[in-house]
Amino acid sequence: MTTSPSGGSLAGSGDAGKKLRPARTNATKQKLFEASMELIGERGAAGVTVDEIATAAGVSKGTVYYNFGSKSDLIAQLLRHGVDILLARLLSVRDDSADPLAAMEEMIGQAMDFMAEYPSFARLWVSENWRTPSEWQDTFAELRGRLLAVIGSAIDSVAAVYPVDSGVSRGSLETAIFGACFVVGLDRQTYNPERTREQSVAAIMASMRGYVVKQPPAQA
Amino acid sequence: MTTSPSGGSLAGSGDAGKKLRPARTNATKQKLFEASMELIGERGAAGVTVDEIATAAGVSKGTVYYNFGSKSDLIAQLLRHGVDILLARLLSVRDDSADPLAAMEEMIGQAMDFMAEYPSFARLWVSENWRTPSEWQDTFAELRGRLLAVIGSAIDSVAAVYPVDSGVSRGSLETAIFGACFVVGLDRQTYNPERTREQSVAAIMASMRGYVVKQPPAQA
DNA sequence: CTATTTGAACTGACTGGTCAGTTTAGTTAG
DNA sequence: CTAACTAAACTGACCAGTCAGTTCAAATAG
Repeated sequence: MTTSPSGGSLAGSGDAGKKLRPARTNATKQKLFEASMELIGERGAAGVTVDEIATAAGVSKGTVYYNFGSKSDLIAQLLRHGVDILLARLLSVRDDSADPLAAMEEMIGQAMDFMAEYPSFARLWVSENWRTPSEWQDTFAELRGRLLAVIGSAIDSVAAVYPVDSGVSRGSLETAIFGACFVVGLDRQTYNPERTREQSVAAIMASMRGYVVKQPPAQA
Repeated sequence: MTTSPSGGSLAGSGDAGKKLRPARTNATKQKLFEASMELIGERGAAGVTVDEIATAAGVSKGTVYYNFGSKSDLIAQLLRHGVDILLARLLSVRDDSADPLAAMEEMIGQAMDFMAEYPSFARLWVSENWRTPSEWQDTFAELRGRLLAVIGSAIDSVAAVYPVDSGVSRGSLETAIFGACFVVGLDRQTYNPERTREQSVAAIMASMRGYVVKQPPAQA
């Protein structure tokens, strides 16, 4: 029985100076994350073998099981890792001043950048997110909640400043925007590479602009 | 050597009177469609075995290979079958008179109903749609095009009557709405069953209402 | 009306191969 | 010394696709 670390993601949080303890860098985990993100994004979690992942990461199969307890764990940690990155980007948008609509637009832009940079993560997410009895059900529920909370609070900021359409529930709007980010980002990657970042952001922002009220829509 | 049919979907097109020729009904194919839609929607194409599909359909494994040439073919035909149903519903919305925005809203409502009725198809779609070298790449491209065309023409109808935001490209908007339909529908099924059809439609329609212009968006 | 034939539809055991996960003995580097 | 990692062999399960054989309803023959 190998004494594996198998723990959380590659935090390396409070280990500044010492240089030795945290077992070198987490370069191996990082490489495994990158390799599996790529492969799993392309062919799905079930379509990729542990051997392939190990080879792609330039590492032996045993190392995968040393660093992660199982294929399933690897994927769960991969999901957390990706969401951590996305969350960091979304939270980098400082709401403090200015127009909350502009903040929203910047957040969507950050999301589009993320999708462009980590399309494989986006594919993994949409591939596995809605499976009903899934090994990662709880992981997804938690991560989804964390992401939606950020979007939700951005929507709240808008609703606090602008008059909004009360017929649109915040929850549904969150979901629609969140989902649109993934789908528009992926579609751009797969089917419409000529589409610009701005076009994509504008299309998603349309729902925010429709959320803030104008005069009642002109009874045709 | 069995002379297998393996052909297109369960058409039975022009064989009205004669009663005998078209080899009974296509009951078997239909049952296989239903069973595989369910299973594949839950666990993904790679996660389901042909044996399972056969058993769930109350049929032997050989029958699957008799009716379809391979697991891959089965899934390709399954995709076509589902899209045919969805397309039929979208096209059932008659555009002829009235407000194109109302037509749009009804189309989105139809899409939500479809997602509620065939959540497994929706899961299959989002699971496999954006995989890069996929066996069904061409199938997806074709079907996606057909669906987007319908949505696109509905958007055009709106743009023909209302003044719209020219900063939003039709293509991106199509994609955003199309994607939002799937994602909102699936999310409702998986995470928010309490959400009503109307809430979901309203959230998606927000993007259309943001697409038609009001006074230029209030330079904050 | 009965007997025989045909062939499409279907069956399920079997094959060849794959894969997750384990184990072990050894290597490297801090 | 020890944590991290390697390389390779192995197990036990699982699975896509095949194929020789069965069933039965309709067509044909007598």
